[in-house]
Amino acid sequence: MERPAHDHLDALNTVRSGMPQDELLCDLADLFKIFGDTTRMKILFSLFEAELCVHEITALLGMTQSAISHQLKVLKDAHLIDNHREGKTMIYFLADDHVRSIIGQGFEHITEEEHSHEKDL
Amino acid sequence: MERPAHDHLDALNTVRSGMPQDELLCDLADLFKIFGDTTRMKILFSLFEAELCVHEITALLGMTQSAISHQLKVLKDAHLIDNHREGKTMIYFLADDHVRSIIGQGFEHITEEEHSHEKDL
DNA sequence: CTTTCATATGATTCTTTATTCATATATTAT
DNA sequence: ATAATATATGAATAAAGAATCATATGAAAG
Repeated sequence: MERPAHDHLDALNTVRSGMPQDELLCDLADLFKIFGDTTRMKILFSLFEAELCVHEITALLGMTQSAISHQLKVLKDAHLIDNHREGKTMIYFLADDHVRSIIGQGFEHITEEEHSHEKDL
Repeated sequence: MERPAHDHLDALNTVRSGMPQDELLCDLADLFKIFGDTTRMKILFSLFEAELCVHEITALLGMTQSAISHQLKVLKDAHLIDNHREGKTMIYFLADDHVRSIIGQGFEHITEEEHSHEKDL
């Protein structure tokens, strides 16, 4: 029995050496998971333009205040946004410019449709 | 009743103008959703290093062949990977270098812990 | 053409997660 | 202290998604 055209052992060793730790991969997936929701994506895009209070975001997205607050918490726990109080209202803002660049990269992938494939889900 | 320190109408108008279409936001979230899973993240990292067949990926990740095939389908439907047949085996490879840069950005956010916050989920 | 090897896929199960509802907390004004 | 406003949160519900199991397809060897 001859060696297959595609040498398994070689490939596997090459790959294993470049693979990050499990925990890091998990953290990375958890980070992207946060961008993987339309509501949160809208909130982030909103905060690209201005600092906003909960009521404003609620109005912008046309959702319940509770839903927004829950998602704001998710985003804050992930350190993607932060907030400060101003009287009775809570002002939320982007915590980090990584957010812009991460979303920017995704945006490029979506828009630069070199393949012109119409999202065939 | 005076204007609040935080002018709502102004902010809302600024934001609305910069907000992409709903469908685009949805596509963007859908893209990130795909990166938001440890198994898929591992598959992508594997393919960073080499083209691999299903059996190899299965061995690398220590999961069932079925689970891997299902996730490969998800990745392929999103045009993040592609494949070609080689005899009986299917070789998978990255479809696009955007994948590297998107993951790269996320990686930076995770590793550059300027905040030194230990993932307090 | 039957068997074997490699991969794909449909259906089901189990888990995760987004939203809602009701209620709690916090700040300011009366 | 009470009321009003702004936001947060716990519990429940519903929907999405990942892994499993059994089975199907597809290529090649005998």
